[in-house]
Parts: sequence; C-alpha cells; structure tokens
Amino acid sequence: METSAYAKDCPSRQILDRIGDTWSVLIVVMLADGPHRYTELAKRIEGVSPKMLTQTLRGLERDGLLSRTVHPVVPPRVDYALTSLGQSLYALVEGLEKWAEAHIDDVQAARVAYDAYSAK
Amino acid sequence: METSAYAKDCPSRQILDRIGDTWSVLIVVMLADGPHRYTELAKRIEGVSPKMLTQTLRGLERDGLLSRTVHPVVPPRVDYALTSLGQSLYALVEGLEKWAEAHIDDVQAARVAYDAYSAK
DNA sequence: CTTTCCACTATCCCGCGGGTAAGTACTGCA
DNA sequence: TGCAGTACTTACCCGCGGGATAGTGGAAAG
Repeated sequence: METSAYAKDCPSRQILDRIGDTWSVLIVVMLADGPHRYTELAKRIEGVSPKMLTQTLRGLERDGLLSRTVHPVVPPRVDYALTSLGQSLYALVEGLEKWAEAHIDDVQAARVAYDAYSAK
Repeated sequence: METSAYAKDCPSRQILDRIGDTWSVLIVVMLADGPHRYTELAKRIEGVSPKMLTQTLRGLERDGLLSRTVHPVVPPRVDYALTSLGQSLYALVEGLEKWAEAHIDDVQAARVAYDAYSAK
C-alpha cells in the first residue's frame, strides 16, 4: 500500500518537492518568457541569495529542466533557458496558479471562519 | 513585475507551499477514497509523528480542504474527510502525479548524464 | 596599477522545523 | 482499583537549510 510518496525515490515525491521549492518555481516562471542571465535573475527574484540561486539553478539543470549556456567572453556571460521539459513543467505551474486564483477566496473565507470559531 | 510568489500573501505561493508539504499531500491522497480516522491515517502514512499529523490536519481543516467530525462517544472517534474544495485540490495532485510518471524517465536520464559529466 | 565587472564558491553561523517522549481527559470493563 | 484505548497537547532538543559575508579569476577600462 506504500502510498505514493513516503519513499524518496517515488516520481511524485520528487516532482512535489520541486514544485514546493520556492526558488525553483520562481526561476521557472522567470524563464518562461525567454532566457535570462544570472544577474538578471538575481535582480528580478527579490530576496534570493547568490548561494540559493546557484544551488537551485544547478538542481534544475541537473534534472534537465533548464539549459545553461556559458559564453567564453570576458566578463563571463551565462544564459539560462527552459528546456522543453522545463516548459512542460511550467504548464503545471500555470495550472496551479489558475487553481489558486480560482479558489483563494474560498480558502481565505474558510480561514477567517476557522479563526473566528477558535478564538471564541 | 512582482513575480507572483515572493510575497507571502500571494495565492500561488500559498497553494505552492501546500502542495510542497509532504504530509499535506499524503493526507489528501489518503482521504481521496473516503473518510478516515486519526489512527488509520497515523498507521497508513508511514513515518508521520502525531505532532505533525495533528498539525497538518489542522492546517488543512483551517483552509477548508477537509472536514473534521467528532463523534461524542467513548472512546472518542474523529473522522476526517475531504471537502469539495479538497477534492478539487486532489485533482491537481493527480495531475502532478501524471506528469511525474510521464516524465520521470527524462528527468532521471538527465540526472545520470549530468552526474556522469560532472564526475569526469 | 588599481578598479570593475560577472558568475560563481567557500565558510561560518543561527533559527526553526520537526522528532521523541511524556502528560491529559474521559469512561467502560475486568 | 486500575488499566486500556483514543485523540490529542506540551516540552525539550537537535540537525541542517539557508542567510550573510568574503574570496576567486581574468581581462579591459581608467
């Protein structure tokens, strides 16, 4: 009965972790409209530390979700772009956003109701 | 340009966090086939501590994703079930699982290739 | 000859998420 | 009298994820 996801080697678990990762999703969204450079990402993704940016980019690259292109010029220039696999993942993220927008009111109403009841 | 998700109050961010949460997803999956009791969940979701189980259940209940029904009998009996909102979220989770199954081979191939190249 | 630019990489350190374990309340059954 | 069973809650503690900061390299600009 090993429910899909306690095992770390389960496909669902791995994708779920990726989706749950703040920076991964932000990067995928940023790259959805085309390739960007390291510093561009750093500037536009507010709050990310260089360490996490590099770490996350490496993880996404390793999983084949984005491509890393080094231009051998000085100063160095590196472009990051979604692969087709990354683009298909972005489709999922879009789906989540749609759901979020559609149902956030319900969720927030539930929260208000719950908190009001608990506080009483 | 405030990219959807750095702000905590963004709908996408909140849903993403929920999806990324191991126990939340496992519970939703477990409840997809019908209501279950506290101890049933504890037994079938391997590795969850009572603390996290309760904490996660409360969170999901607060968000209106599941309902908690207390039966005033002795010994106590509490049933948890997905609400319609919870069921619509489960549809998303299913979508993620489908994607995971369809693309996990690509991802793993990419990882093997990446690791082989790095180790060299 | 020093500074600047870009893309990292390395190191230290702190907060907190989550695990373990023990406590609680209630009642029926032996 | 006391133990079992259910659904928690509370207290304590530890590991590590991630932030901040500093270092690297090499060419060109001033």
